[in-house]
Amino acid sequence: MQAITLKIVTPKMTKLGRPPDTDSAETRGRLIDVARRCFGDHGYEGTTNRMVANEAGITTGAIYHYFSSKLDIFCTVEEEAHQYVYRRFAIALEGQETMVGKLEMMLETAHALNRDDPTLAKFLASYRIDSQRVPELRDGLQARGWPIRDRFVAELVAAGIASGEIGEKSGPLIDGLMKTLTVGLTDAFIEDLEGQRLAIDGIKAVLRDGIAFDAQQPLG
Amino acid sequence: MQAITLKIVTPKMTKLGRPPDTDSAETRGRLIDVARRCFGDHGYEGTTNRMVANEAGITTGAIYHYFSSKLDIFCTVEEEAHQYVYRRFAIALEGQETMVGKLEMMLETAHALNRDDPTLAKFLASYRIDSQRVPELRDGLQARGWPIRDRFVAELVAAGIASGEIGEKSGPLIDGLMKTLTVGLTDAFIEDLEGQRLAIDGIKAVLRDGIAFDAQQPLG
Amino acid sequence: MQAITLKIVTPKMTKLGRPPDTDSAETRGRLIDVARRCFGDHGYEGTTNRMVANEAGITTGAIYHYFSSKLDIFCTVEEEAHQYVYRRFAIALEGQETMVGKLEMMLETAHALNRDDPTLAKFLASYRIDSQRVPELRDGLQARGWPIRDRFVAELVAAGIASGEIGEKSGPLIDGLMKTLTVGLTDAFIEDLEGQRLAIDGIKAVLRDGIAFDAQQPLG
Amino acid sequence: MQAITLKIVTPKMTKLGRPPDTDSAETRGRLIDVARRCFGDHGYEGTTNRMVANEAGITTGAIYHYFSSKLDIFCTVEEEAHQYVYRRFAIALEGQETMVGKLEMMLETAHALNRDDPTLAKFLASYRIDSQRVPELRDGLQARGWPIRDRFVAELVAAGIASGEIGEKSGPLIDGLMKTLTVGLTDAFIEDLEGQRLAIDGIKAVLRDGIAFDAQQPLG
DNA sequence: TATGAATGAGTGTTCATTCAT
DNA sequence: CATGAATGAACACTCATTCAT
Repeated sequence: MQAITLKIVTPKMTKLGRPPDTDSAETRGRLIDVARRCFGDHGYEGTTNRMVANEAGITTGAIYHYFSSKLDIFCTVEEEAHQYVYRRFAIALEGQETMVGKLEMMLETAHALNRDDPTLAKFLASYRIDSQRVPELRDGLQARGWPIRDRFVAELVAAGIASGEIGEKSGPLIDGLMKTLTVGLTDAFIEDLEGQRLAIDGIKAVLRDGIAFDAQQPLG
Repeated sequence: MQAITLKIVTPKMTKLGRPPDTDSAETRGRLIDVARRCFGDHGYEGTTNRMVANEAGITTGAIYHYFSSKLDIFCTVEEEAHQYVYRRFAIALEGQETMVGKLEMMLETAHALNRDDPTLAKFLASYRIDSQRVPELRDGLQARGWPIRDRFVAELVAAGIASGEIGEKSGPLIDGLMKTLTVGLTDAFIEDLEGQRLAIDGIKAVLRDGIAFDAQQPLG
Repeated sequence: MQAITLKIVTPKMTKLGRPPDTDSAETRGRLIDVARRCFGDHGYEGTTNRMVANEAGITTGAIYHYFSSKLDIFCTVEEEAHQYVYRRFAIALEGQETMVGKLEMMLETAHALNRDDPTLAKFLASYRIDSQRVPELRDGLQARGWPIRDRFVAELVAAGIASGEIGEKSGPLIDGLMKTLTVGLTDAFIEDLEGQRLAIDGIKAVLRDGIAFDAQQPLG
Repeated sequence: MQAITLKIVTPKMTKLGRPPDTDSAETRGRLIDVARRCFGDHGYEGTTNRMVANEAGITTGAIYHYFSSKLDIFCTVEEEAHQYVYRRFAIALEGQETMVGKLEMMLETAHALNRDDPTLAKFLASYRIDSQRVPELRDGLQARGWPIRDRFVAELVAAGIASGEIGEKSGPLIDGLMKTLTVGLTDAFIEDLEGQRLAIDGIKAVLRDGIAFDAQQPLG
């Protein structure tokens, strides 16, 4: 997709030694930010080039200076979003050895991401839907397989088995549970940070002691 | 320089007027079924009248014999879907007194629904996204509130508190957990029945004994 | 989902075929009346078969039992309307010998027609526009030439010349004046019976004595 | 039985993107001119965007670069037309003090307008009908009242009473007469400049001396 | 006679994209 | 770099008309 975009390096003589396209980069960045929000709010099809252009303060034609197509914008946003999320998760899980530790860090990281930039979580939720729905995206993104968090989930389950926290046979069950939790936490609490906070606390408690963590009577 | 394309135009043999042995109710039902699948697969905006019409074996104009607009089709599908799901949940939870019992029935019912008609779950997932995304739907469906399952979740938490299965203060936490699970189970396993099966089993185990249900070593 | 939906075949109570005690001629007449009003109110293109059918209490399909096409309805309405108007004018002018007498009867007849059935005047105004505008009507009605009143105007002018009320050379001028008056009285006072009454009185006075019929000072 | 039609599809050689040497204002102006003629000839509903676009040498989509809707085109045309007519009438009546003077100038101005640009008169006649007929226009043009000429008619009658040319009580009668004449002259002589000329001469004569201005015998 | 299911051509409108400037 | 005039294919929807029942 990027293959065709030729970067013609016009030797700007005005600013010596400075990157010639500082403004350009800023515009491009703004475009990406706006696009992330739009895609998150209205989906791929519901987002129009004009919408993005207007909110970024340029015209639709100018978009094609930075991206080769609407699809290209989407892919770029997705690329950046997933890389950012990946780094955050990687850093967060770095020091954790136990499965439970990793897991809790994962949930907290998801929440922190959501707090830092809600548009990101909203985009990712949108992305999961649209990458299956929209033909263009199905074709254009198929390779990328499935998002980052799946990788972490797998890593996490492996750690649990290795450390004896869970039995070997339970791997697939825990894997399913993790998927449910991570996706559920994203999709069920879009723009509801407080709800997400409570949910995470509930999940943590249950994971430790089962649902009756607080029971006044023994579980039937 | 003038490329000339020859198009073989086979004159359509379909006749005007009422086709023989058509059953109005049957056609309408087919339309709804097709629409549910289309909306689930491609979303509201990604679904075109032509798509639905073609798959139902009629023309776009004929749609308007049964529905006043695309929005009307969507609302009808939604109405039927939610009513059906509601009944299924209501029946399933009828005999259950304990929170855990209700909860497990809920998960199993969700799974059973998914098995019986995968298009239904897919539509409902689509619905949740589109009813927030698409302006038409935001306006046209104003605040049917959030679907049925939320009601059941609330009922369930109340039962848990009443029976002492959970402490009173834990209500909101459990509520959050439930939302996470129900939404997660729907969204994370679209068209993955087997995965959902495993996830449910994992959830059940964890709910009873915590994540270390199967641990060979005590939880760190 | 549809798997469970039981199709209760409620025996259709709607009666196909000929309903008892319908009078074909009566229906046809109602159709024409409704059509006249619709065409008058909304014009040829703005009037839909469904509109006419609904207001006449039948379905669009049934229309084609009485008329071969929308154009046919219009032509029928036009035919009847013009014939009716023609008869009224003919009767009214019968006894009048002088041009002025004929003229005044013409104006009064126009007014009387308007009072008796406002839809008629409205249709005729509509007709003049649409018969020039709408391609179908241009082609389908061309032969009919231009309405009745023109004929009377010509007759009237001839009478005036014959009786010496006006000079021979003034024929074309009077002809133009008459056209202006008759058309103006129709188009300028659609649904304004009172206004038309005043206008006619004004016209009559002016025709007798010039515009200064009531002057307190001699005309400059 | 299977007739096969061969269609020679000559690939369109028109290019995308901005055509060379286009002048935005010029195109917009052309669009308005074309639209005025179309609306005048075929009415609001009978005029299609495609018609206007084709005659203006662009595509239907391009129309929306200049106008937000078909209604917007119509309103723009109407606005311009009425303003132009208003100015012409205002200038023409400027120096006239007597009612008769004003009146004659009015008739002559109407005629001059018709000669200068017949499409204008035709549009205005169309406008009067359509603004009452077409729901869109009824709503979209709400009560611009009735056009300019009514204002002038009122002004004229007032002048006549003030100057003693007519009696005070005759005001409403003259008002009605004027309406009849102005509307009649427009509607009865669309595309018949010569007829209109004669009619105006007839009207002028009658206004001075009554219909028998030329009589060889006294009026009965 | 009348119904109502269905067609097919057409309408206004939107939108990603192109390209001269 | 950016604008904005323009395209062309698509879309939801309407409507006169047809015809089995």
